[in-house]
Amino acid sequence: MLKIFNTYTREKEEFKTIQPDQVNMYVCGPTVYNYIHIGNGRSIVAFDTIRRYLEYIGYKVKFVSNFTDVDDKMIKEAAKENITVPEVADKFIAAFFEDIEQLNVQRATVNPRATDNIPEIIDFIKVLIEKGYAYESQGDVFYRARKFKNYGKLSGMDIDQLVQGASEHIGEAEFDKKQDPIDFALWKKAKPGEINWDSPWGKGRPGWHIECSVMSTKYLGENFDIHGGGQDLEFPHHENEIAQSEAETGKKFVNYWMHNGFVTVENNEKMSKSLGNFVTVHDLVKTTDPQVLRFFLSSTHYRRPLEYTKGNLERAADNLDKIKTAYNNLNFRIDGANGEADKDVESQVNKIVAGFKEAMDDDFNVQNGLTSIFELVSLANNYSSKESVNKDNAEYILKNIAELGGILGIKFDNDQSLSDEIQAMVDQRDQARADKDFATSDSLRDKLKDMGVILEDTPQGTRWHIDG
RNA sequence: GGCGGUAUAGCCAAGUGGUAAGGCAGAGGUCUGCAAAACCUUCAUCACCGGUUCAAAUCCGGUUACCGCCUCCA
Repeated sequence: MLKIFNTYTREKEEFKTIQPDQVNMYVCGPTVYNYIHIGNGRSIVAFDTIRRYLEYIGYKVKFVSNFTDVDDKMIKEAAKENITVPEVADKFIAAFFEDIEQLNVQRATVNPRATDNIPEIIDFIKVLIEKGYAYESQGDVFYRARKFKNYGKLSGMDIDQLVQGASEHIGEAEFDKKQDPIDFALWKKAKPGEINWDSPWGKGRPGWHIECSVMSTKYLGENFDIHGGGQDLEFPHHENEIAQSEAETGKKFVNYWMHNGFVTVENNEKMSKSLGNFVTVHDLVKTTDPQVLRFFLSSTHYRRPLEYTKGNLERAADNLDKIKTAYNNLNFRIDGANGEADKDVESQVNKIVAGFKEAMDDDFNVQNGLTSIFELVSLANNYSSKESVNKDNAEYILKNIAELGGILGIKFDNDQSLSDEIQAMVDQRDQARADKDFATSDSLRDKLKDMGVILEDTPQGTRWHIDG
């Protein structure tokens, strides 16, 4: 039985879906004014892993993740580049998809854009005004936070403290417009020359939080299963989403709130765009195997901080290598596998897989899940070294390694082939070895190694792999 | 200041009362023409202090350090 840590209650709760066998989940996507960095990537990967596990255990998952494609930073970036806001958005949305594909992240069911939902946003705000939860002020519309009785519940904040905090940071002009310092903008009046849409309150654009309330309920219903994002979104973003959505619908908005931990850099400092200490996925994959990055990002429990260092990345590479090597080495035995079936193999695999599920059912404990994967690796290695192997047994082990590894985004490629030229060199070396001409065989092996092809001699013949 | 989180071997890290999972790295060994891969062996008393208990990394009290949120941020 799956348990999920719900930020809203601060407890691990048994996971019960609204509809049988169906999970509706929403994950806050990026504001597309820049390339995503590793911290963003971590969030995306964490929820991709969660999604894959939910699918693995039989749920159909409707996964919605937005693009916030209009806000101050978008406008600023457009001005800087001397292009339009939509052009900025298009550019970085395209880059986003390239980046997440590198990370082997499954596409969302829907990726709605805020600017494609302006009429819905306006309608939503109108309802909030009608219900007395929002008010217009000098062309802006604000949400009356204090009126929402549970305001602060998600983030565990006290209203008066929030007022104090907000008062310290709020400008004078804004203070005049707001009835209460903690009120937040639903609609912002356009400054001259800024991108804008017509509304009952004049030309303007949506505030930051409203698009997520509108788009999540539009695609997933007024009440849905899981809403996720980084811990930095708990307040104010998700707090405000709850206030907006529950005020509008009068219903519970989200059943399970999930928040991932940060990627940190030296001194445990949070990687963030505002601190400028970030590395973009776009840049990093130029020098690091994207699969290593994916594995690095998905192999720590989603709520824990993850320290980004060269050494940790290298260790992830070593771990990943071990898993893939075991897979490839057993896969090498498939050809000519005509041994007797061992009935124990299947039950051993099943037991390990059960252990994996038990681990992941505990709030997606990937560390313990990984331990199970390494048990499969160990089983595979032992099985690979047998004199004769059985095809069904071997394939069963491989299938399960691929399935469990796949949840973490590991890709297994069993269709690699060598060019004719290289194959000829391998054959030549085999002949030299058979002739005990080790000088020639070793020199060929070195040559191939320089070309990135690693040869290994086994009782079943020469095994090769591409040095990745 | 308020709220929250973290502290286990060189590194990543599991583990909520019974005498420290797993992986990487390191050391030794087996196998190999030599390698590689694999396999075997080996490697910690859990930030600190005090308490409860037959028994605590695990419970209670206190201390320290680091981080995050409270203002844009995954």
